[in-house]
Amino acid sequence: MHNPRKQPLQARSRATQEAIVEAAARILETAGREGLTTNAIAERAGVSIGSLYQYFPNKEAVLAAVLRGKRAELQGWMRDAAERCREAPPAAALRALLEAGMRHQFERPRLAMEAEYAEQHLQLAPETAALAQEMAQIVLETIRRLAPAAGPQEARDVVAIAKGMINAAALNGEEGGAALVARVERAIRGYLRETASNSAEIRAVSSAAP
Amino acid sequence: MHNPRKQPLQARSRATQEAIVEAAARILETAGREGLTTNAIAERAGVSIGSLYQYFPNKEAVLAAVLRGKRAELQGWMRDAAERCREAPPAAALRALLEAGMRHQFERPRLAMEAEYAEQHLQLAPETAALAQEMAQIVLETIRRLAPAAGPQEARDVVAIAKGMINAAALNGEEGGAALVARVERAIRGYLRETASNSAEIRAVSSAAP
DNA sequence: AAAGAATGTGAAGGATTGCTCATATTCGCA
DNA sequence: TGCGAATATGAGCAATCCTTCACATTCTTT
Repeated sequence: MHNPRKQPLQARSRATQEAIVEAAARILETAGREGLTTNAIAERAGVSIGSLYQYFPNKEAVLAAVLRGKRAELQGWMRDAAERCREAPPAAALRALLEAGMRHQFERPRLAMEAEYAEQHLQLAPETAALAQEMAQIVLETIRRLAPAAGPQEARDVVAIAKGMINAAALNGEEGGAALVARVERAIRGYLRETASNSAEIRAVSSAAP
Repeated sequence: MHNPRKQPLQARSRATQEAIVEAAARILETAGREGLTTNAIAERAGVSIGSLYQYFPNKEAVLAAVLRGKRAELQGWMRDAAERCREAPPAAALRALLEAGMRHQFERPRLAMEAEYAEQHLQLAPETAALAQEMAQIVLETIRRLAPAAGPQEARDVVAIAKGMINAAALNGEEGGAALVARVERAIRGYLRETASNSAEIRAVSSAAP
């Protein structure tokens, strides 16, 4: 099973490589995963099939590149928002994070959904987990300024709430405008407030125990 | 393109038909959609490929039957919960609905996710929309007892919040126990409370305008 | 300009898939 | 028991699909 050949796949023209990835992305969002064939990708990218296989070892690798790109994009936006709002009011910081997530989902809704599904079937699980981890961390720092008692669980829940609402909106064909942001903000604020009072109760109850 | 033959597909043995659907479901949850081949389904169901095509006109029809089954199951549980709790305290009613949704997602998590994805690629959109509509309606009646000002938008948001949190939990491999239910309840309660105070504000502002 | 390296090409191999149809088997009934 | 209808079977067809490889083209260097 050793495989000594094939070292290139690295240098080559970066433009062509990106063209292939972008072609794959467009096919993914117009025809779904079952329409994503190597021939279709090559044709759409304006490249021959042979060339495609000089840039990528196989079809999965092309798909993986698409996912990696999408993930990096979201990661970049989230980091930007976090950095930019490190000293802004907490509500504004939360909104900036939300807007990053919304942009990710609404710029190319179909692609975002296909990517999310495909990620579970590829071996990118570790990278996906790492992104989730970082997002939870960023969110945690922000919500701590709104609800100091919040922990990792609350951060994961806030991410899940936002993702769920944004996803549903995208599926329903809604437009991702300020109205949606406002609703998600309300949901998160409500959850944090409720959680705070709940943990206060718990603390009160357990400290009242003998 | 006329196709006069093939009227059966109806009577036949119901047990065999269900065996085929169940086989498809199991393949879907172990190998995903790309592992769902007609040969695999037939083999797993203990039937020949020829027989499969006497029960279903094509592969899509088998998949559609799986989805229809899953959907009917959820629908049944939701209706049951709603009926059973029509005169129970609102909080208990909401919890019953949540438990129905959780059961749907956690009994066979992988299958639930594959089904949700597949539905968007089949022409079942109308049926899916009808289910969403009914779920929103059931939820609306329940949350109205907690927050009388709630409307269809709030019902959809509550569904989205619950779905998002339950989905995330299932993906993370969490177990869908009482702790998860409690967290989702908090999120929904918080959202409704926040929304109520928000609409009160809006009403106050707009009635204060000349 | 010439040669060698790098890159691009697409016909074709090998594998798989959805599905059909001629045949075999079983079932229901007299 | 015997016969016709209902049902089951699986080899095989046509259509794809992914991938390779012998060859054509372009680029680089001298």
